[in-house]
Amino acid sequence: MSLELSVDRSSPVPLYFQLSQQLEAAIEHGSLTPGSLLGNEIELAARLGLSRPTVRQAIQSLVDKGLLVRRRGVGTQVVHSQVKRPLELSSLYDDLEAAGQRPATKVLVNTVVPATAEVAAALGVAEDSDVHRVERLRLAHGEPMAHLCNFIPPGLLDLDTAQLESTGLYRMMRAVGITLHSARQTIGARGATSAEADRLGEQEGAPLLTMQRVTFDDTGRAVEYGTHTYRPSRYSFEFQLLVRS
Amino acid sequence: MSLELSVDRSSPVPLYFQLSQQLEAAIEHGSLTPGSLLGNEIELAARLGLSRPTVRQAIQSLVDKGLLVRRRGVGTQVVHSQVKRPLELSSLYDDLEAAGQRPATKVLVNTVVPATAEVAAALGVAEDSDVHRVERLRLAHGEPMAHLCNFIPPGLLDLDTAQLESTGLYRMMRAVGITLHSARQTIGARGATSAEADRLGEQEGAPLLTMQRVTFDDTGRAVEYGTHTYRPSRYSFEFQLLVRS
DNA sequence: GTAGTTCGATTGTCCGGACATATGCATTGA
DNA sequence: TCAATGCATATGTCCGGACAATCGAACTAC
Repeated sequence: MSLELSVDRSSPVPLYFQLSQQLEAAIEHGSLTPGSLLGNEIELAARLGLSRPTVRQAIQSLVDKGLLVRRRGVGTQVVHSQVKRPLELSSLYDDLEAAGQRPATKVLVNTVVPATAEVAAALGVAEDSDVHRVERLRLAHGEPMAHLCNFIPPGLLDLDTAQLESTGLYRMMRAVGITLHSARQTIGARGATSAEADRLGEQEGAPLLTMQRVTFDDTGRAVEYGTHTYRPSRYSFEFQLLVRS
Repeated sequence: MSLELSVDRSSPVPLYFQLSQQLEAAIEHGSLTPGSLLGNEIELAARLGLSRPTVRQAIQSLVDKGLLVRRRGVGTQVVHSQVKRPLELSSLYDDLEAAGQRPATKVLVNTVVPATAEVAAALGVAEDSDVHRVERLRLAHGEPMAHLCNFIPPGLLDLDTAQLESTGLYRMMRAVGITLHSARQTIGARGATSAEADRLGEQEGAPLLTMQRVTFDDTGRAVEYGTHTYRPSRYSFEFQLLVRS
């Protein structure tokens, strides 16, 4: 096999990261076929001129991603799963763009309102304190796909309407240095009310997919609370869950 | 603060794991309050008579779980998120039991059938090869909640009908040594067909929540493919997603 | 007073080694 | 023939140390 691996010690990117990226690329590319052994850590370390802990750190990161499996006494092998994409905190905008749908957004509401009890509880702010309220209609190919209603704590973001129409909320957050960390989601379904049906071009009572989400950044602070409704004929949630032992 | 920490070197459970569990318990219990610093690693290691790598391994596992945040030059602090439960590959049976609902199951179908193209693709077996087909109705408080249709590759499991009615599919898998690893899910919604409406006690056209799932074990082998429909008034999906950088 | 600098504190990365433990296979014994 | 034993192999755990990178605050200079 051999598999050309090398690290650049003069690079500022960590050695274990260089290695894990090369291994991941090899798996993605097919140089490392599913089920194949990876060769033992000691020898791999020797071949690359690295220490075993460094090699282990690289391998461990791929194990966490679900690409590799280690078995004591056996070795490390590539998992032969059909799906390789890791789970992600998905953004509707990115999802659509990745599917080549060229999403469009229409901002319906962009104001500051006092927080209701529900919003205050979700965002962890005082009731009746000011929060941003943004309501958007997301379209693909001119057809409405989803209605998005979001609440954002004040001071985090400059909620420019033009920017909201040209990109997604998550991207705007990342752009100002907020690193998203986790989200608590609830997905359900119900029949459309007359107002919802009107907005999305469906009939009253038609099945709608609903999602509520609170998103947290890496300090545990809630940065967004949203209530979304989707047309199930146009969108469904697709994701991969990894079991955490 | 001090926070009584100790490790038992004679125990077979790894030191880093003992430490991480104690820290997690302290966070859960409230001894470590959100936002509080954890004290530097060096001193913590010295106090416990451990090496720094061991302490770091314990801390890292909690960072991965989303309970702690490390910042260079600052320290490690407890994330002050409202929600602490990690994401999990949820089993409907366990979900219901955790909610104190005492789930009941009625097995409608339990046979072996040739795999359709769809099933074969999901499970990674040959088309028309034998697979188990299990159809179940899950009830809570005597009311139907969901209709579960599952396909399982042959030879994995002894699909005893009585056992299927008294516990969940995931538990049966774990019981025979299968370690679940990840799952690919699709969640959507649609109107109930007349047969579905009949089964679940809804009206035709009523909104239903649908889920399709392929579950993989730690070797990447598909162990189950399921198509489920839920009554949205009785059940919704609730879970936490962690962003993987 | 304000901006830039220095410095201490803390985590990030990396090394080299040691011993424990589980696995699979070959060998041995009944 | 088949089961028990032993051994090589590989990962799991743990140690102690070294230096780098980053953050925040105190300090200094203008």
